[in-house]
Amino acid sequence: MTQTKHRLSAEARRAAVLDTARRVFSRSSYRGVTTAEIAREAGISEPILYRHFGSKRDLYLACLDQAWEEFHDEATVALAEDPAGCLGVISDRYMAKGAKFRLVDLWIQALTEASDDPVIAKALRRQIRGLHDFLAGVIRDGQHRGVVNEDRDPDAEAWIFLGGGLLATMDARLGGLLGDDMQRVRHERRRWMLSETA
Amino acid sequence: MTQTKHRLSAEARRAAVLDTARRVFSRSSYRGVTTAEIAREAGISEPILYRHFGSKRDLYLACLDQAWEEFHDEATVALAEDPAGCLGVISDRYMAKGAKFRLVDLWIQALTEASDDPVIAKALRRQIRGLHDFLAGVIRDGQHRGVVNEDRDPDAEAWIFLGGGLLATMDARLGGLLGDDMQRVRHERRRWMLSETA
DNA sequence: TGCTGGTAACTTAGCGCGCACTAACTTAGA
DNA sequence: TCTAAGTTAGTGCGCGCTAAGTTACCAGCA
Repeated sequence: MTQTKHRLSAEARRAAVLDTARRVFSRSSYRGVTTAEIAREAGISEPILYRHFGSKRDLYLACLDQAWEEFHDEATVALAEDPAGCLGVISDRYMAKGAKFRLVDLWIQALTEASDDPVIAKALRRQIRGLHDFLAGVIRDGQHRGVVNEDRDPDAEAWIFLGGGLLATMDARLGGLLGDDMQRVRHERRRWMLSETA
Repeated sequence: MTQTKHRLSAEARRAAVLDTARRVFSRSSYRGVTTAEIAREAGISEPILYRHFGSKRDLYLACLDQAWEEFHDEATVALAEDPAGCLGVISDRYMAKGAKFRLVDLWIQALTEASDDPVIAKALRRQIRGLHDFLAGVIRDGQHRGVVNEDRDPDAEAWIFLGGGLLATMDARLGGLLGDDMQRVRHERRRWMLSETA
C-alpha cells in the first residue's frame, strides 16, 4: 500500500526532490539557488535533502544527468515515430519558451560553473557531445531519405543547430529579444538544409 | 607630474582596477569571483576597490560596459578599414580562443545572472541588440557590394552568426570540444552566405 | 631649498549576514 | 517495538562591505 500523507519512501522522496531541484535550478542558476530554497519548495527540511544527496553539487549533477537522460529518451522516441519532424519536436522540447523546463537553461549555468569545476565541465562535455552526435545522426538519416540536401556537412550543421539552441535560450532568459526574428532564423536555416535540387 | 611608485591618481587607479576585474571576471564568473580576489590581483586592498565602485555589482556592470564599448570601437574601425574581412576580425576579437579576453565570456555569465538581476539583464539586452544590428549592417553592406548573396535575410543571418559566437565560447570554456569541426562550421556558413550566383 | 600642514590614496582589522551543512531529537508506519 | 522518514535548532565559515587609523604626495611659505 502506498503512503497516505506526508511520509514518502526513500526513492519516491529522492525523485520528488530531484524534480523540484531541476525546476528551481533551471529558472535561476546553480549559485543563485540555496539548498534551503529547494527544500522549502519541495516541502521538506534541509537534512532530508542531505540524506538523499551528499552535497548541493551532487544534487546539481544529478539534475544535469536526469535532464539529459530524459531528453535523450524523448528525442529517441520522437526520432523513431517521425524521423522527418523529429528536429522540430527536439526544438520544442529542449528550447521552446513554453516548455516546462529547458535543458539548455541548465547548460548555460553549467557552462558558467565549468570554469571553476572540472566535474561539471566533464558532465557537460559528455552531454553536449551526445546531443551533437544525435543531431548529426538525424541529419545523416534525412540525407539518406532524400529530405536533406546531400551536399551539407552533417557534423558542422549539427553544431550550428546547437548554436541555435543557445541563441534561443539566451532569448528566453532575456525575455524575448529576437521576437519574430526567431521565425526568420528557422526559415533561413530550413532553406539551406532542405533538398531543393536532387 | 605623475606619481612614482605605489600611489596612483584616482582615475588611473579606477582604470587599473577595472582592467583587472574584467580579466578576473571573464575567466570565471560573477559569483565565482570575490572582491578580495580582484583587489589582491589588482595589488590593492578592498576599501580602495569600494572607493571607486559602489558595489561588486556596479563594478561588474562597469566591466560589461567597458568591454562592449571597446569591442564596438574596434569593430567600427575594422569595418571602415576592411569591410569585406571585417567579420573575420570580429570573430577573432570577440570569440577567438587566443584572445586575451572574450566579450562573450562576460555575456555567458551575465546571462546566468540575468534571471535574478533585471539591471544586468537590461545591460545585456542593449549590448546584444547592438551587436546584432552591427552584424546585420555588415551583411547588408556586403550585399550592396555584391559579396554576399542578395537572397539572404540579414537580420536572421546576424542572429545565426551570434549563435556561432555562443557556440565558440562554449567550446573554449569546455576546453575545445569542437576541435576542427569549428573550421567546418565556418566553411559551411561561408558557402551559404557567399554570392555564388549573381 | 627645506620645513610643514592639509588632503586624499592607502591599510588593517573586523562586522554582520547568509548559506552549506549537521547533531540531536521526534514520530509515523509496518 | 523497531526502523527510517521526518524535524528543530543550530555551527562555522566565507564574503560583501566598512570604521578608523596611517602615510605618501604636493601646496605654500620662509
